[in-house]
Amino acid sequence: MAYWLFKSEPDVFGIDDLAAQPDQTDHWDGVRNYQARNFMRDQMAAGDQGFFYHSNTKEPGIVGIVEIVRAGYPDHTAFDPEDLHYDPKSDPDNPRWYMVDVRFVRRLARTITLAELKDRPELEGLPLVRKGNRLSVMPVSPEYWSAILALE
DNA sequence: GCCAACGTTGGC
DNA sequence: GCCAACGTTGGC
Repeated sequence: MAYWLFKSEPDVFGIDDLAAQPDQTDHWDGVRNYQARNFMRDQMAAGDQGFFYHSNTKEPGIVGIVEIVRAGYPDHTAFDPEDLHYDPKSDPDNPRWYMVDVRFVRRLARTITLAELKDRPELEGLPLVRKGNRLSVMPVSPEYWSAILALE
């Protein structure tokens, strides 16, 4: 069982939006970065858990927990010319982009802010707080997972 | 295969 | 809204 972190802009799709979906489940589509794609396609498994992180907002930070309920499968939004994330180079016979299904587990009792995460010496190696990191999906080691949850 | 130009991310 | 960081694209 592995742990992850998913970034999303709350104005676009926040944790409340996920919780409002049927079954509180949705696919995590639209990732168009190879490194993030590889995590989803090759490593994520049903039963893994992830932090839900709000980015590009007044107070960026971790707001909740999700569970991966379906491992990586082709991101069909890449095939749809009408879709914002359409990619003509992704072929249904040889998909370039993948997604997973995630289910809402719970909100955190409070937002654990990015500023706070950056402040903790024990979280120094967390990819999220590393300079210049722009991955929208990233792994979180079990040690970091526990350390972050302890801040709640 | 190099690298400049360009687009995107995302904190502030 | 600004801009630093970084990934991708495409000319050569």
